[in-house]
Amino acid sequence: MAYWLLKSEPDEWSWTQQVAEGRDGAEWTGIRNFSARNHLRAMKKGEQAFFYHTGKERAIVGIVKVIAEAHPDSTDSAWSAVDVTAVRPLSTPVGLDQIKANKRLAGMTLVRLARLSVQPVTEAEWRIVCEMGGLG
DNA sequence: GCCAACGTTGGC
DNA sequence: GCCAACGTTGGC
Repeated sequence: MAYWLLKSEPDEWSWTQQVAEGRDGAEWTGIRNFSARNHLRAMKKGEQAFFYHTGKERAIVGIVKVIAEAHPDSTDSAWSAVDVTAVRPLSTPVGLDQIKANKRLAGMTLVRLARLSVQPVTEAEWRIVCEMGGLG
């Protein structure tokens, strides 16, 4: 089981909106970058991803789960999208500043390739961030 | 609002 | 196929 991180500008698609979609989830659209698309296509049903808010917030705020693997993006069928549903929020969001301050997370793609909008997360990184977010 | 980092495009 | 120019993302 792989872990992932999905980035979103909260003005465009926020965690709150994601939660409001309920169990049926929502399509993760708008990926227009080959590297990000390749990660999207590697996502398997049931795998989990961090939901990261860019912009003013810059924090991982919740966890989503893949409920439908890659299919044509309904906003541009030349690209791919997956469907995700909210699993739960972090008890306390984990800010980018905290991630950068944690030596054990220095290798995180979020730190090293800041612009990549769909990223793999290692199991170790996943556990550390969950712990920092107050999930046990 | 600025700009570094990075991806993409297009001229050669 | 190289690389300069350009556009975009996203942190600061």
